[in-house]
Amino acid sequence: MVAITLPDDSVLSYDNPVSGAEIAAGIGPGLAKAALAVRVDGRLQDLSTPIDADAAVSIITARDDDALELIRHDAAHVMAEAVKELYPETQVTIGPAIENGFYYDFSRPTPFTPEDLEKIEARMRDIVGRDESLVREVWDRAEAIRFFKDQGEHYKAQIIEDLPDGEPITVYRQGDFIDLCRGPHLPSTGKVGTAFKLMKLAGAYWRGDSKNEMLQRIYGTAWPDAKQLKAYLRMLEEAEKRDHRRLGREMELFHIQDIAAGSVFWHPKGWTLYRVLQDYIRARLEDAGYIEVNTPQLVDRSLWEDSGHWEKFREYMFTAETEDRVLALKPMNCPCHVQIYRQGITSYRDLPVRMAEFGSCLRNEPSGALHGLMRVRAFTQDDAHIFCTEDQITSETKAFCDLLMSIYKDLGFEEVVVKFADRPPVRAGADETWDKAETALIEATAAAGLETVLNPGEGAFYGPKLEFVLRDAIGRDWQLGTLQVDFVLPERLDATYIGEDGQKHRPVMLHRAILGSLERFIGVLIEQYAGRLPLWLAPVQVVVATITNAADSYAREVRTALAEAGLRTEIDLRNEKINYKVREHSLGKIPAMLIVGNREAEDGTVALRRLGGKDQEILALAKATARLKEEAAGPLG
RNA sequence: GCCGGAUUAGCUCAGUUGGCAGAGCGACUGAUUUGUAAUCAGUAGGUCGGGGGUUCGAAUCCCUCAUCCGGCACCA
Repeated sequence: MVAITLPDDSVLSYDNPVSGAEIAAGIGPGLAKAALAVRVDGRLQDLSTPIDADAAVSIITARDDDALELIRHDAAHVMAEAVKELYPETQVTIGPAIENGFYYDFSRPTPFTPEDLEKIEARMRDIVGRDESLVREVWDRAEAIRFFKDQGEHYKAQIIEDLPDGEPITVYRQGDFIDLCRGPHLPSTGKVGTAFKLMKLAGAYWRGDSKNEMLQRIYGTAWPDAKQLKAYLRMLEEAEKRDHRRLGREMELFHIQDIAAGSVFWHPKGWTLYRVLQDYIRARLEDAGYIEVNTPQLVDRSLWEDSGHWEKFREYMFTAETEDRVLALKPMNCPCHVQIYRQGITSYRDLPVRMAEFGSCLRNEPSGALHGLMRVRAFTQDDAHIFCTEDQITSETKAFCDLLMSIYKDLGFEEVVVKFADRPPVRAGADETWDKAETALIEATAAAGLETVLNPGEGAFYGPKLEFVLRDAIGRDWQLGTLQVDFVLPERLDATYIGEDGQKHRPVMLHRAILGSLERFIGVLIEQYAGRLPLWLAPVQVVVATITNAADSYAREVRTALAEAGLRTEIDLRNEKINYKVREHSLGKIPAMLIVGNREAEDGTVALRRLGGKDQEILALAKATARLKEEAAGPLG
């Protein structure tokens, strides 16, 4: 007797083990046709797998979120089958569902070409049309290894060899294609549907390790229906328009060129944005009890040897030589901050010391990592190091989280992912120290009301860290803020304080940044706003534009009034139609335009037009100026 | 760094089999004095990413380097 409880709490009883397909058929022919998989006591499984014990069962159809992952995973398998049919010499490796789609990694001596992708996609459509059944089989481990080796599928054989003992070896048959897979899968290839598209070719290391062979990865996207596929493709097109590299050019903010790969040429408008942001952060830090310092960029290698960076990051440091010394361009500020801390003697009464610097750092990033403003070789961190006692870690961390979230909110970011990266396999310091540091971080984030996602084993070698992650226009995540607990550097560079007991003690260092790098943050900021920065951040806040040259002198008066109110302005007196000027400044993402013609000049008014707005508003000059000034004040008032 | 693709005017891009290097936008000049997302006309603008090779002849074919794009790896 098997009792199956359905989501509506009704119970069906069967004399023998029953499959999901049979349950669906029992409920109705419509459901039998729509069924894709079943969830049994919370676990997703194939329709065909018999259920031999009492269970809560729900039938998954295309409408369920679970279906999407199945469709994508199956699309990956269909792609593998297509590749094997077209290029039998190819070895298949792994092919999971991912956000928005799927990929499959292949090993093949000759590279795939974009034309191959078209052929593969066409063959995938054939396979979907064939509607091959996906049949699950449990195999004997040794037999499975032998089978895949005979097939020349050495990667698959290796995967099986590395599976833990006792793990059942399941394979899925679809047509003549047999793939090792944990499942579950859809009942047949036809259920994948036709709303998929192969997107791009990429290299990817076997098992994610750069010491291994590089495989060829094909990425695809798949959706339940054509409408959703189309919407996704349209979203990608829109995202492209928000790309900070494109907007940076269109808005005349910055450029990057070959002669200085990985460094930014900031143009006047971009540099204005940079300074506004920096001034804002400076004010917030001052308010939060930080002191600001500035430290050398060229520092003798001995300091980096003492700090441990020379050993670990030597190849990513730029060096310079003078006479008989080797200097490094600083890749980070912390060792220098310790030098300032060490001047004189610090009492426990002085702690915490919150030492901030807009530190210009240089790192020789691998060429393939460079990406617009997001990943550069020369950047400025809004860095600070908090020297404190162990007891102060929790309160300092909480205060930092509060400050960071408040700043992100001011800058327009409400959705922040906070990752907690705990101890890595190779690390410095005793386990008890790590226990203490990790606990302190978790308690502090909870106290700050933040939820964290565990990022296992990804902490720095000297301590656990919090990573504050924002997402760019195309859905890529970028780590911006960070907080890292460090027990090691104070030891290595001999930082001390005198405790209540009159004895020397080691302070703890909290490495922390909010924006991360000014460069990267501005990149994310541009994409977040699609270039339409709020008034207080916009490099040019108002453009005064004339309708005819007869209004020129009045326009100059208007501009002067705005400038006296502290607004960043430009004036457009060109002999062009107002349509032309409006279009051009709109494309330049200028938040406000004051348009003046003969009427305004006579009345002492201005026509205020907001970026993207359809209407204009006629206001007395003084009123318009006062209003814009108020709006431009920003979060600091 | 690795895999794949790309590099032609300031920008976006076309350029057939190896046979005179093109368009649109922008810039400049002139006309126009204009009422809320492109006024008209004209002019200028090129080491076809750099270097090497094959060829009577190379933007086009080969080699090499650089940079960029998409991933992967890395990210103190």
